[in-house]
Amino acid sequence: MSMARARPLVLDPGHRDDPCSHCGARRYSVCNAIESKDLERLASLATQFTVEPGRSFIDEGDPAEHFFNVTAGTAKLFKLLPDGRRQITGFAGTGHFLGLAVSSSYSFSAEALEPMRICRFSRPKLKVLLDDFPAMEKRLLEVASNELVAAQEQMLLLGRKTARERLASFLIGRADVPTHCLGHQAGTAETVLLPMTRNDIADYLGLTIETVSRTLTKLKAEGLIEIPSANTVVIRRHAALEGIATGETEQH
Amino acid sequence: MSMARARPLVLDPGHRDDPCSHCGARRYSVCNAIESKDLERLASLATQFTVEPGRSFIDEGDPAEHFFNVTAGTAKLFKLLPDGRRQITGFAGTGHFLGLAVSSSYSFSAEALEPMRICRFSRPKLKVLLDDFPAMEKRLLEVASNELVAAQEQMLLLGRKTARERLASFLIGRADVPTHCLGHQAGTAETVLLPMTRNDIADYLGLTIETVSRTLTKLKAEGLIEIPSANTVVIRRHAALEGIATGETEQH
DNA sequence: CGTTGTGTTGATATTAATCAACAAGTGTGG
DNA sequence: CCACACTTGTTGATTAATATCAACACAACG
Repeated sequence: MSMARARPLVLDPGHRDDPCSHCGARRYSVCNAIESKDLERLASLATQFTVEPGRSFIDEGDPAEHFFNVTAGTAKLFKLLPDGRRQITGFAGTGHFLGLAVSSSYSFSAEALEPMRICRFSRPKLKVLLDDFPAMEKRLLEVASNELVAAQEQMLLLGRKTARERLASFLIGRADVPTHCLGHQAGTAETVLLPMTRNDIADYLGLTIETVSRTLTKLKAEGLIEIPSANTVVIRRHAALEGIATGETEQH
Repeated sequence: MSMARARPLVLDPGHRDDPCSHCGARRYSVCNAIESKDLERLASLATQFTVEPGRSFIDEGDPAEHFFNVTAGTAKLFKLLPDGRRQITGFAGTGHFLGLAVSSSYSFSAEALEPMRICRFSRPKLKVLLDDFPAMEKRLLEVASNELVAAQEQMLLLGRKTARERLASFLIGRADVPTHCLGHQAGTAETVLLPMTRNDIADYLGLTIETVSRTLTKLKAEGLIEIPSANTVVIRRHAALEGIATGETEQH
């Protein structure tokens, strides 16, 4: 049930022609089809800035004036209810695009989990950009399509999976993330580093922090995972955990 | 919290130059920017077919060979877990695009709720189409962006709203649908016709049929809605219902 | 050191699920 | 036309999963 993953796209005016040491992808390029001579132009339209952990750079309801591309670090994306209930709709790492929506105001908030570097375009400039680089538009459509698939998978999780299945899905999903593209360092595919708190995990999975904690403890007691530190999980029995995640395994 | 709604786009080879009597939108046109002379070409790439209620025309896991555009009727889109648990991720009405994803297989299933007319392109032909009509690609990006916003709103509902809030959100959302674009006839903005069963509503809202039934009964008892027939709901106090839907109103 | 934020664990409450019965509507065939 | 099965929806009684309330452990930090 793993989904196709988009190659990360990075707009990073500060690191032109500095290819990623892991996957060889050339930073600064939105799309392979864009000629390097055009990158100059691309950079001239963008502004880069940094965000400290805990700082938000998009606020739900604010006028949607910019379009963002994450260059480094990770952010949590969330929506709030008036009484403070929160749903984290996703985590945006390197290469992630934010603020595509047609609406005149942002429909979610974004807050940095780690120090971030972000590339920003004003909406009008994005429009110019897309008109000039149809290949970029093609790529954005691909990206949006993939995000839609992920969103539907998350709806299945939130609407129909048990707490146990949600945690298993979360860990499997995190383990599958190509770690060389994340802002933080992760070990093997079996070692999952969690830059977010239990509270964030709970709000992402539609649970409480207590249920997250208890469920992780139980998975550990069953020998499926290890928890060497609060923000590190080692997957011991990947297949078994995946079976739980996909609902193939009956509940205990 | 109502979102921007995309103008319906209809690819309907059988009804060229037959504008929608309500909103004036010209059928057969994917995008206003496409010249009518191009429509001929567009139609030549598409195949049209019908689907009876209860029949599925997309099956999760099957090779994703086609791209669809709903011309008439409504479908439910859903994902299944191995033990039969189901999550309906949305309902696709007239103008809706299906099967955009990059993946080689469909990530969801689609089944007709009402008699449907559907326009179909093979993937390679869609590619040709998008290369020839960049305006269509632009439109698809808009559509996908809007769907992503809707998906995030649904995540908030599934992860953090109470049964009462979910039903209120569902009814308000249905009432706001531009009924002149749906395949079925709806009365005023306050009269909501539900082409789906209680089971479908439950699977869409992450609840059981019993909870859906009980919650609707309670809303009726409180004078917020009327239920003249099982698939008709009249909204009596729209503002109050909306207050519940958005979480502004405290629970009873 | 105290303070604060984060995470764990236990006891209890609550929401919604499950199990169960029945009512109403629909279609079929005799 | 009616008996029948079958589907859909409602309502009630009980259970179960997760939330809530509460206490405490631990680490980071001034």
